[in-house]
Amino acid sequence: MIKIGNFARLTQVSVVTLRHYDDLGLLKPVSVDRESGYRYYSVLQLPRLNRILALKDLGLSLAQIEQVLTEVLSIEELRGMLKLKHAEVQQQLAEEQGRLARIAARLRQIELENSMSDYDVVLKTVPSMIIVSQKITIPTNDQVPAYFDAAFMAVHTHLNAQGAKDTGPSFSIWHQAADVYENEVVEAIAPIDRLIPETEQVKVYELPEAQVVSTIHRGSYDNFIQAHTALLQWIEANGYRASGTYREIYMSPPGTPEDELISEVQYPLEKV
Amino acid sequence: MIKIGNFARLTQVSVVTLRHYDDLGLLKPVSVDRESGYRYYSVLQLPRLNRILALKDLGLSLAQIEQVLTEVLSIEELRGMLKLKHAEVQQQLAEEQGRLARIAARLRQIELENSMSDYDVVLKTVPSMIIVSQKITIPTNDQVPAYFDAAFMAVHTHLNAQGAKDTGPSFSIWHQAADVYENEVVEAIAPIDRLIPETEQVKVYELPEAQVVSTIHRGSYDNFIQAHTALLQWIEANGYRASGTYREIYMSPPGTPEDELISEVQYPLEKV
DNA sequence: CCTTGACTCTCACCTTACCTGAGACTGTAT
DNA sequence: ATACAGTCTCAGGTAAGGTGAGAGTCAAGG
Repeated sequence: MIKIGNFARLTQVSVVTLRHYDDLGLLKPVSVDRESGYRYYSVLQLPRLNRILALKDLGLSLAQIEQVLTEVLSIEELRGMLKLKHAEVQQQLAEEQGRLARIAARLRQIELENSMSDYDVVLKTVPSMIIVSQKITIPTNDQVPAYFDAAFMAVHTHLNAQGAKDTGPSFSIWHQAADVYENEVVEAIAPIDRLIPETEQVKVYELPEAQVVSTIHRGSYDNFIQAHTALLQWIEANGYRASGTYREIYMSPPGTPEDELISEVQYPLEKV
Repeated sequence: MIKIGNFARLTQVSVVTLRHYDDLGLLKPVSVDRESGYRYYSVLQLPRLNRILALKDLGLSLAQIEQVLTEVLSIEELRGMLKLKHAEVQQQLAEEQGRLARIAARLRQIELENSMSDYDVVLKTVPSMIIVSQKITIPTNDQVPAYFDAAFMAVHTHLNAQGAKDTGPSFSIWHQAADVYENEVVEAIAPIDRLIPETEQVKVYELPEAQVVSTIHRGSYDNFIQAHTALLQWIEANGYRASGTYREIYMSPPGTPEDELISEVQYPLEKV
């Protein structure tokens, strides 16, 4: 009979952990003194403890280990669990590698600029949504405001006429790279709560869920270039490829002063 | 002013998380209704939230992020933190890779034997210890018991004569591979609590800490081969190399029946 | 036999970054 | 007026233990 402290030294497992396993019923001491409550272990329990440690190392939870040890689990089920774990760890590995790259990129950026960038790039998934969209072609850059006003007007008119409600801020999808300034093809879009009929001019469809990188731009639309640069750099640095299209989301309510405008820029991701 | 639910939809962050950040002071709503307690957010907070998410993605804790955001932290300190994180993630990556290999090995083993092995192999670190040791050379395998008895007797006699106490089970270090059966060089060892003088026959020294793989053997010493096989297979499967020496630790008290004997076999690890 | 010091016990609270549910209000649309 | 969706606070849970308090226990030396 071995007291808990000695058993702990023998096995390199902490006393607290042994007590924890006792509480969970994973490894009960062979005897407990009725009076003092002292736990007494036996070397015969070493194989069981070793199995616990081995399974824990493979990433199983203590609850799962208990299943295995009490043989509630067939060998088939164990195999399934391990296969699942294998996939899980593999996925986690990939994630960690991505994180490593992002940390390295951020570090390089700090070294270069010696400050934190104004643009924080975030990877996220935007859900699918039903939208009202008008696609337009804008001949030259200085005509953007005029064309935009008209397009969004048309979109909102249609949406109101059909009695739909918008479910978020309006946005646009640009179908060419950010450094193209002539004959730009753009959709002016409002997300809505349900499918409504469409017209020749104004289309209604469901935009699928998408993985995007996103950053927030503050201020007038003139300086969007910086946000785009930040996103494109991130995409490059993290081993993705920039697709030709992107979204701009107009967060601020109408009437906001120019220097307080908030917009979000999103690039859909393509793995390389 | 945006209510928490809409702000959540806007940012793809859960309501609960936003409340959590409020509690921590990471992202306070711009206003809170005195009466109802409703939180109201503004799009102007989007850059801050995005920064929070970006830093979180790099693996910083919320407490660290708060430091960065309140500018308690210089750019230098941030750089240091990120470098630390980088190393940390790199290490974790290596660990996960090891785990992946171990899961795969275990899976292969289950496929082959269609059952769980009796031997669970565990990676651990054994602490340094002061030992009394007698090194002997045993001519042939059948002389092991006789030589062992004599050597352990000598070791314990010395230890008692010097008034030291043992701090754990006796063990042996074998200085050749397990399949060598002639002229085996072995140390018979007892760990003790302090340095004592040594003699010509019986040496006293400190055994350094060591990384080992270990498994538990139950039953007579005759079948040790299985434990050795399990360990050597593990070592092979996980990309290490077997060094020539190993330890055998005799856990059972003297007088234990043969089939209840518990011993541990440890191989020190060498990375390849 | 007593004392000392090392062990051990239980109980409760802490860690991280949230999630879940209960019960009570609030806001908005019909 | 009423329904219903949204929001509030508060309590408790997660995984695998760690930490500390206060009390009881064991073994050895004097």
